[in-house]
Amino acid sequence: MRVPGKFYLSETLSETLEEGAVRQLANVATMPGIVRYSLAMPDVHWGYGFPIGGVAAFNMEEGVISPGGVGFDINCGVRLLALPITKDDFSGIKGIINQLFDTVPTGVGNKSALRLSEKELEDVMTEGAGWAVNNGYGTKDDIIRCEDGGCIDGADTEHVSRKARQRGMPQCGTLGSGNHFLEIQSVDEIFDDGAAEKFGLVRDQICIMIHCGSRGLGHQVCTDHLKDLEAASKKYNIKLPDNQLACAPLKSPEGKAYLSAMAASANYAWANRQIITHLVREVICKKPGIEYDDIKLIYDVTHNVAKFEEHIVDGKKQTLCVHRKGATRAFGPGSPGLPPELDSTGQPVLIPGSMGTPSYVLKGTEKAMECTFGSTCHGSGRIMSRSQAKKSSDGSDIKEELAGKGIYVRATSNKVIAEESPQAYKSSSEVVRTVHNAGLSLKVAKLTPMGVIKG
DNA sequence: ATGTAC
Repeated sequence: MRVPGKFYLSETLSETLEEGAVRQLANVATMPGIVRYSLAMPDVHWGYGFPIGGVAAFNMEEGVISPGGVGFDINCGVRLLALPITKDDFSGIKGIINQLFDTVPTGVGNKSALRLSEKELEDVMTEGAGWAVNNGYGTKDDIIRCEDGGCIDGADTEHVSRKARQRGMPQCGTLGSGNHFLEIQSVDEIFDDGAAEKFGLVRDQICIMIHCGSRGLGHQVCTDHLKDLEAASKKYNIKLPDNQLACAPLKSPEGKAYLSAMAASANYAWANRQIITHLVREVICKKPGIEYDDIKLIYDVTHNVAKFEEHIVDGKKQTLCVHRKGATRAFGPGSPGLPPELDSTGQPVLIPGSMGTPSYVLKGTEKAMECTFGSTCHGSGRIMSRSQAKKSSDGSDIKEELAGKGIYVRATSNKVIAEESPQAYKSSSEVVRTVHNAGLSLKVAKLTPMGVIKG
């Protein structure tokens, strides 16, 4: 190991820590150019090469880029919309969830009503959420409330294969499957009145959370470039304890090729969440008294990406390539790139719960800038494999149990409900409590689910 | 996560 590994855990969460995830954190610490430490957030679990819930930063001189440090779902992320109504003025949750389910394409391999041409896909990959807004799928304000303005620099579509494009063309504006969801929630508790007001949240407000990523396109980009970077690791004589850590120097053509395709995929994911937002607005503004523009984007975060950022290392400002895989940026007050109105508050951090459990809004901190390259957790973290979860339930029992709590679940199959059982995940509240107590991000509001759409 | 397999 070139640097130490560091875990942020509570006593309860340390009991769920997998040996495989510890091993992976140690493996990452052996990689060239890694700076300070290999980090694990409290929702850490075993993943492909790097652990999910891991953060690793690499210097520009010897550092590397690794697809395993980003994940297969490039720019998997979360966005939160706020409606201009509270729980008291809101009824018919079942009907609205059903309408949303019929409007937002959901599930593995499902296709969008919007068919992008090859040229449009190029523009989506270059312009991100901005493409969607400029083509009528949103408002100018939406862009300001996206991390990086919903577009990462450096996208080069030359490095996105034909196969990846073909998978991506019919899928822009679709939700996907697995842990991805669309949820109607209410603001149940406010912990920080000042920050909540700045973000645009009030108690009992109705919100909609969207959790999804780059679908088949990002997955294909990851698959394609992993193969190239496995060869590059050998070419550049990088000794790795695990082939899944395939990487290339940041300065190498192979490394740059992946970075440019990763940026293109990230931009596609931002356009995807933006188009879904448009579909949601169209359904919701059928309700009397709600206009399209009244549905505000609170924020949009990515939790699977590598980015060039400036951080202080040994008292000096340095550009680093920060890999966040299942980890959320949590920039503190005064950090670059925040919307002007949130400069004094810090970045909104969105932490989705597992199905039927609360989600949280937090704010980024100075402590995160000092300790974790401005990063925090991303969610609940799986503790039971999909096959284990399917053995313990057929899904219908979970659906009923949640209905008993007043949560209406609509899914493409009972199988996905079984796989996504709350029991298969760590507690989002415990994960959030841990990052809050560590000061990596501070609680602003708690969101309780009312209706859930699952792919 | 994923045209759940190449």
